[in-house]
Amino acid sequence: MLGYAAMNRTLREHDPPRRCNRDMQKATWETKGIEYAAELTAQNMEDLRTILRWNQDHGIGFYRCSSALVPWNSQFELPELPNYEHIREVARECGEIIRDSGMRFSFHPDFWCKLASESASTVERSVESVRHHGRWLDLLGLDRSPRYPINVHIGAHYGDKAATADRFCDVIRDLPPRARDRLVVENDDAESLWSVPELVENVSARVGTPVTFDYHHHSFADRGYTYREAFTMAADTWGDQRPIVHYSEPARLHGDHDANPPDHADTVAAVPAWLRAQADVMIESHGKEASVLQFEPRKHEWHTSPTRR
DNA sequence: TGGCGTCAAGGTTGC
DNA sequence: GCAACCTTGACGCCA
Repeated sequence: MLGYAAMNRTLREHDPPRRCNRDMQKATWETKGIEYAAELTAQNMEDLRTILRWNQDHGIGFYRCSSALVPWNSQFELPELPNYEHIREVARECGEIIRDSGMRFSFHPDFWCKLASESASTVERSVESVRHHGRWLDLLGLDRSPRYPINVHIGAHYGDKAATADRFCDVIRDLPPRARDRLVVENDDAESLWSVPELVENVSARVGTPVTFDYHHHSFADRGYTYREAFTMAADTWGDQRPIVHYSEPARLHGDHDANPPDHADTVAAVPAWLRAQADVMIESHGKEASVLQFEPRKHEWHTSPTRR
């Protein structure tokens, strides 16, 4: 299965635009508050339903949803939303589409999420973030398993990797099941940070958290392992779940010589067959759904109106 | 309405 | 010790 992240450019350019990442800045949150958050959440959830149906109609079986699905959710609990019942009903329908079509569905909290931080308040905020992602997956009615993962990075070393791994594992052990049972950890994109073998040894082996193999990131910290070796190592941590991997190609390979090494290209030329055969592949490229469709023959044209309910 | 400066949050690295 | 950078789309002010 191949997938893409967050924005569907086809539906984003539709009139009206369909997207599930409506957000607001701090000043707006302070003036408009939870009423506006409720409005945005309802629109996001309704458009998520449209995006999932579009994916289903186009044979795309893997989707990563934006973390802006519920804007400012750190400041309130879902049932406090005045339109909670409506949101819950639409979320239930979204979950139904995902389950009925056998789709993979994931979240990827952004780089502010630092579960191994040395600062108690940062850890607290980060834990709250993964808890909320877990609540959203519960609302969708999806299993508490890495079939529907919440994908994080450790993303730092704090000058002491052993102590960082200890803190990370301690935090994971204390997470509620809705977050812990879905958490997966991905290799970082810097030489000094966390490679696949380090995550397998220091995290998976101790707390059972599966490791997401990011193909492009592996080139920054390969630790002497080939892509295939690192993939196999990560895949073995997924138990009875099919592993998820992230695949992208560096912009420099695609002729953008000014790009930084970690920058993603607009598209990907090819996904290695051995990778596709053994894992569900999240393609990370600016081309979004178009990068997937070039490899997946369309099952249906999008004749039906994207506004259908 | 279009253009563009700015955006809640952390951490690393280079100077 | 401080500034730049990471990554990125989109918010929202302003002309």
